[in-house]
Amino acid sequence: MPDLLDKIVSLAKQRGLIFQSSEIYGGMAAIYDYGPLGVELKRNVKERWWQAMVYQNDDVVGLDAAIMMHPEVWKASGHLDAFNDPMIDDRQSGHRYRADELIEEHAASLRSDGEDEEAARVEEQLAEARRADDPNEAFYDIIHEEEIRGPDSGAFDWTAVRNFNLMFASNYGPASDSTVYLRPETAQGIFVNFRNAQETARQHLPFGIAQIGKAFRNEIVARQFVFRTREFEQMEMQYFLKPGEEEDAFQRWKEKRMNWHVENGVRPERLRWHAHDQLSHYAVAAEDIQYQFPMGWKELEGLHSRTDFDLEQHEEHSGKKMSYYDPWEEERYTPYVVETSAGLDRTILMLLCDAYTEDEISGDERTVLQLHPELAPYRAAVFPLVKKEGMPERAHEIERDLRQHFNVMYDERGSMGKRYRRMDEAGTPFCITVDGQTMEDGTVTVRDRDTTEQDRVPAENVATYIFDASRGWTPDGA
RNA sequence: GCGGGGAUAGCUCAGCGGUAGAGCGUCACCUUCCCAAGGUGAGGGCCGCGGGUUCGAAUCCCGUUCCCCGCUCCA
Repeated sequence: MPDLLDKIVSLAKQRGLIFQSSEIYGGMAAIYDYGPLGVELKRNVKERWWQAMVYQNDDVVGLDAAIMMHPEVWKASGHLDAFNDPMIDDRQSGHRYRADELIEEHAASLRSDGEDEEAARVEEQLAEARRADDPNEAFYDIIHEEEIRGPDSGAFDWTAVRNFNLMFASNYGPASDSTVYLRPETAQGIFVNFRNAQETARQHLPFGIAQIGKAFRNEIVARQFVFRTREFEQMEMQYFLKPGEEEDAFQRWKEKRMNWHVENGVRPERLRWHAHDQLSHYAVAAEDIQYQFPMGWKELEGLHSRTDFDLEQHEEHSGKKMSYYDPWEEERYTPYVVETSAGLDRTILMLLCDAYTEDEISGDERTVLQLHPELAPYRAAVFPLVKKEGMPERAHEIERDLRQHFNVMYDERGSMGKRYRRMDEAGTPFCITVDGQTMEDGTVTVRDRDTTEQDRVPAENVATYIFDASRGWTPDGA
């Protein structure tokens, strides 16, 4: 099944869904652009998420925070410290160590062997290395001169020493006088706006803040098409609540989030929950929604019970009160947070994988994207059966009417069969054809993408017909 | 980042020292009253990029960028 991903990459390129970034210059690793069809799919996914999260929950409000934030935010969140260390890899074991700690441990073991002078010399070198212009090279030299071996493998097979900066840094201000970071997650924009949103939206706890936006991470390994990219988009919601109520909220959002994916037409048997074995420092519970991608079960969306860690951190670092006063209970507390965080690009990839189908109609193979009609880039296509007898004009009229409701493609080129196949590959669920009978009684044929069957419908009812047929669509046509 | 494989037309690929090919797709015209392969024609590639070897490089060598497969964290 690994070639399914190859097929999807080809189709995505050919049909204008997803292109490699800066392709004409040789491309940028792990960054992708969404083409004319891809942007429609992406917008539809975002729209459905916003509908489900913000409009259908009276206790959730939206937010659109900036990508650049005060650098102190990332100190408070832990991102700055946790991901800025000199690291070295042992090629034998594949394990990664902090280069400076490796040297410290080496010195300590020398000392415990009674070689105090040697230990002191190494420690002196380490101190010098830390002050060096290129500390990483200096660390590397020490490790080599001292022949420090891999603690797990006992091997002497090191990579170079490198700093792993998770965050992209940039310069803020025309004089480039201070460093800012492109956010590695959208969540912090929500946390720092907790009080603003809560008071202005006149929300009481529990309530949530939802946001869709870009985030950036210098991933060490970035691969598998748009699954793991360095610039990506998240759909996140942080739900603030009274400590003690997190378990209920966690369960409630678990159910809602899984349902959302199923309602998008994703096959339920290819979705599952996966609980984390190890929890992050900020979480007391963490479970992922995984999808069975061609390359295996992979994380799509994370649910985390984050306690009051983030708000407490921001209260400490900013000196501003981040707690909430409950007017009924007459008590003040720092809210706990339950987070739902979905990867938009991963959702797109999942939808493409789930929708990609090769089947046979009357002996001919076809490729079809069986996307949920409400997600498909084009909801409908309009064709004149032949390019004469007034059919193109009539078809254009219908096209104009339908464009008031959704994105529509008009096509009169090639044979009918070719037009249907083109639309199958784009995932267009409905193809409307103006034929001889249309000119007589005003009815058109509506051809179903999944079954290829046709219904004859009065032209003025086509929009309603499409709305009805779109609602409650399932991949099996049930 | 490490190891392995690859990069030739929009897509899938052939060519592997002697001046660039196929299928599909795209475009134009014709045909066609409904499921890609009816006709005619057209456009499209300094063979990823840079350097070297050679009389001559898509083809051999080196570097680099990008892609794919394994090893690891996350949305």
